[in-house]
Amino acid sequence: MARGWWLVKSDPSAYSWDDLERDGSAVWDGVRNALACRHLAAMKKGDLVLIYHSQEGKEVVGVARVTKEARPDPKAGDERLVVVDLAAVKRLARPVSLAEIKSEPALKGMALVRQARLSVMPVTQPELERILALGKTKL
DNA sequence: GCCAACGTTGGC
DNA sequence: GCCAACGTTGGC
Repeated sequence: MARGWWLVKSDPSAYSWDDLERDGSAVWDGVRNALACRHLAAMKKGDLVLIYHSQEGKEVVGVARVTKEARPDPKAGDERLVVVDLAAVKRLARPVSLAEIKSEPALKGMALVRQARLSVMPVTQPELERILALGKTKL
């Protein structure tokens, strides 16, 4: 069961929820920011991960699960750059937009709102559950 | 397309 | 070790 809850961003023109759903699971790579990498490294198998579309959409679109924990990116010669595997769990019945998150008192403290450029961040279980509720989705 | 925020790099 | 210059992200 999930003991950690996260949100990751992806620019859908590069890799979208549809792509993840089609592929079933994906190696989540390309994270360069040091803090974001530390968050990736802290993910545990079974943790739930909200997938957010940056640039186009600006909304949470689905939920994934960590299926393989962090290891060094085989394609990057840098030990600090890590990857995890994420598997699609469920598309939100209704995407939850950034504007909506900002307007929710319970959610506007999220790193998504406060640190716009961070691409991997922890969320609390209540925050994740609130987003699922707004997205009319039960796991 | 612009630009604010912020991380990184490199000269001193 | 400071900080200016530069690069990148991502919302608007």
